[in-house]
Amino acid sequence: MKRHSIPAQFRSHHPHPCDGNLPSDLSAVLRQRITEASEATLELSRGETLAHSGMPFKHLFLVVNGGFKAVQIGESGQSQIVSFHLAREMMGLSGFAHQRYTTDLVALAPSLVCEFPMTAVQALIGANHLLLEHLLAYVSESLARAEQDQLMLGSMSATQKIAMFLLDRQERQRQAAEDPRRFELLMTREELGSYLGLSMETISRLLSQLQEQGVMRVDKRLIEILREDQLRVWLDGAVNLPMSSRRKPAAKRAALKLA
Amino acid sequence: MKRHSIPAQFRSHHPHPCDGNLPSDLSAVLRQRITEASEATLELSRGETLAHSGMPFKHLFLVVNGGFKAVQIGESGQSQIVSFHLAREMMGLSGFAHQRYTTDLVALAPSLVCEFPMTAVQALIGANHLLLEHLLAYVSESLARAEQDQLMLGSMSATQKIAMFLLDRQERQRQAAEDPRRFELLMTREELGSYLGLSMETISRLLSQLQEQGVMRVDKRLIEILREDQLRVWLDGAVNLPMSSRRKPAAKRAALKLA
DNA sequence: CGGTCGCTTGATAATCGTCAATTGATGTGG
DNA sequence: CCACATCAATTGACGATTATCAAGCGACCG
Repeated sequence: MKRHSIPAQFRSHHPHPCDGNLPSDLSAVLRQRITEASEATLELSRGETLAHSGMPFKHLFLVVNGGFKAVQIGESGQSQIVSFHLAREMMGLSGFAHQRYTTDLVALAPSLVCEFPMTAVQALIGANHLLLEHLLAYVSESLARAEQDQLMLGSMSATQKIAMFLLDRQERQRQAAEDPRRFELLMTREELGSYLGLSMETISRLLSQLQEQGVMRVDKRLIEILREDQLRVWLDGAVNLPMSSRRKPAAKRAALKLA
Repeated sequence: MKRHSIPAQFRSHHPHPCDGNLPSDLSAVLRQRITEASEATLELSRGETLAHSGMPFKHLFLVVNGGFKAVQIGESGQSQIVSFHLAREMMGLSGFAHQRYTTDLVALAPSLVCEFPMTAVQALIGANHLLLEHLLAYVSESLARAEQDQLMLGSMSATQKIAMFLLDRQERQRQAAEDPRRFELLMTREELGSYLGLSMETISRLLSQLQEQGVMRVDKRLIEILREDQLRVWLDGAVNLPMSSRRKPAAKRAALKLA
């Protein structure tokens, strides 16, 4: 992990590495203030850990490029990836509660992040109300996303899970103003499986099946989506994963009514 | 749903229904201010909905007594309970992101809640920094909890899931300064199953098995934990759910290594 | 060039969901 | 007050989804 410090006198100058990489909901007014608060950028290579679960919450991080996994570690030694963080996303937000990181943050690829010391964030908070409100909105959005993931993990089939992941990923790509159909998975099959609550082998089979059916092209970790409509059919639960050979079973049942 | 308005002139007086029911991390200094912001209490009976997913985010809620389920609704008509909220807990926090509720909030039993209009919360935020910081910490804690639930849903067996739920529930009971070993599940087996990503039938079998093994007493929805140590054995994954009859399989494998 | 790592694919089987039948509790209307 | 219906829960039988085990292959790295 390589640290690039940014001397204070340069911080107000415009070409700051974090500039232009902030989440869109942190408005332009706040942008400069925030980039001022970043005292260093960090360069990490694949597998390096930016933050350790349980360690003191000293920094917020912004991904400039590359990607990270957030790994939750259970008391009985389990571990699961609870989110991926790509460019322009902030990490470490679950630390506000008890001033400790609650996950490990590990680079999926060579990555660059901006580091915001909490001391500086605290100071800005005092000076600028809006910043705190935006932080609140951002953490709230992360919570909403985690709740969506709970829905996925608890009540979707393997085919639905992967369709949801791919469509979600396509959407993020669109927001980054890049070609939404082509992107690179930065993670291994095993990491993706951990996030979706599936085994590596199941992920591999699903990707193969998607390719066979002409829904997408898969070349290693490069994805090209060809039939978004078919992905939505998968998401709706109409498709099943054949492990050997299987007849088409009857239609899916109606959704569980919980009201 | 019965609304009890609280005239402004009474709001500063001490016997406010919300007082003493605030989360412990909202310090005493803030307590009075917050209770002042509550303009009404609401009484709901089992099955009534306090907030609807997608509707404008107009209020925060505090459970005074009773309990609620937060139901996440998927695009394909799925639904899953993503959290339960008992006395002294706040609800609606995922609404800050887009000013809409992201879940339905439904009473599990006859319940009483305090309603905080967001307009009043906004006003207090302007006047008092600490309140906003506490809100941030509270939302952050909810996020950490959701991430824990992701770990549970994605990488635990049915036996581990229910053990985790029961131990967690016991812990909350302890914090409420009540007998940690005895409590009432407010939800049906089906609701508990939805939260844990299991079917109603599996929940029923697990509870029966826990009772047979003398780990706890189960009478309808009343629970009495007899052997916390055994629950921890279940949590560690050493126990399996026999669907008919089964030999003891070999020891569990080591946890997945993701570093 | 040997070794590890990521990935694929097949065979097997375990966990847990689904379907079904039954019971007890609760509530409702005649 | 008693059928009657409805709902929550229990339990059994069955089977599907998906994990696990195993073998093999290409790529990359030291």
